[in-house]
Amino acid sequence: MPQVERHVTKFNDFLLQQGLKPTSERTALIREIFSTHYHFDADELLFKMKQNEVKISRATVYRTLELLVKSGLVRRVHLGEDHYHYEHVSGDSHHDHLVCTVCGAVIEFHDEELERRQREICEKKKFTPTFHNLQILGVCDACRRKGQLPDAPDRVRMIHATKLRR
Amino acid sequence: MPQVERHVTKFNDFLLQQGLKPTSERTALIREIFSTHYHFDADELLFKMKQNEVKISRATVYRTLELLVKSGLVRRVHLGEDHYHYEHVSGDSHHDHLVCTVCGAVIEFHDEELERRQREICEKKKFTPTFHNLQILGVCDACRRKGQLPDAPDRVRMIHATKLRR
DNA sequence: CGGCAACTGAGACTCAGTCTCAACCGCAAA
DNA sequence: TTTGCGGTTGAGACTGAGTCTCAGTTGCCG
Ligand SMILES: [Mn+2]
Ligand SMILES: [Mn+2]
Ligand SMILES: [Zn+2]
Ligand SMILES: [Zn+2]
Repeated sequence: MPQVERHVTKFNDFLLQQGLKPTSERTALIREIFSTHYHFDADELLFKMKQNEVKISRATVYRTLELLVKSGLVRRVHLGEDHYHYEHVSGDSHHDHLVCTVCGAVIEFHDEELERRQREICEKKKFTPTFHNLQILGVCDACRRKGQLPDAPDRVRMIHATKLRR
Repeated sequence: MPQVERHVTKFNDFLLQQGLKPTSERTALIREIFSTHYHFDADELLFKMKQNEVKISRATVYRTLELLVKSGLVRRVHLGEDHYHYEHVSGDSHHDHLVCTVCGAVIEFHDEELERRQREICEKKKFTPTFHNLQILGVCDACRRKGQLPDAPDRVRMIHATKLRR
């Protein structure tokens, strides 16, 4: 998929324009991110890189993620867990998330009625919104069919790909 | 306000019924929580206790908060920061939060239309919701009037009462 | 060639939260 | 009254995610 390369190019442009350098580590990271993941966390990414070939330090992973966010190619999101996740920024815009607490699946949605209603609420409260953050936790269709039960709602623990701890 | 004592009693009942003990530490904590705070975090509470008279360890604060959550008197919530907050559970039920990223004010709201729309979305996606989590970040009326600008939306840092670091 | 700015990995550090452990009640049976 | 025994506590070790520092590396430009 040449999509990946388009992202590499866009990131390189961003870097150059900032006086920064398109290093092999940065390129490897963005390639990994845009060829596979969609919602992922830093540790997952670090693990994937280790799996591949490339040895990249935690520091560089975090530093590159920060750059990717600044460049607008990637967004940092909360998914109801106690660490951050990241997602691709597709041309389309804001969306919220349904998160399955059994299998970890993430379903995106954008609903204009919901957005509109939020704006109304803010107006009523004389509140100037800049940003919002909605996760609906529950059980996805597949897991429900299998009769899986969700975890306790206030102690959600999502299932991730196995990770290599430091 | 005898409200506080009603909560103390309810918590004691819960403890006894669980074979646990209404110790002075636990009572002091619940008194502090229900006489002052509404949304607060563990560190804030620890600090307040220090300010008062009582010396209570961090471990006990966290342990007691867990018990309070189990007892149903207190709820653990996300407010868009990277640590938990807690709030009183008033007889009324679920609500969401507007959080001012300038002054840290928290405005609660419950909107049935919003809730209904979320249920509709889940239905459409064949998703069984158990819980959701919505924070709208922005600037409250007071701060807007003062012309305060919000922080970058993805790096929110709320203002808290000064805290005594460990 | 030398300088210089950006870059990197290792690992120290932070912060919130959890866990362990030894000392400490307070009550009830012996 | 002594002993035993759960439950409780504080100190501090530990964890996990994330940040920061620093010394060594790289690549470019004069
Ligand atoms: Mn998403
Ligand atoms: Mn609230
Ligand atoms: Zn699922
Ligand atoms: Zn405000």
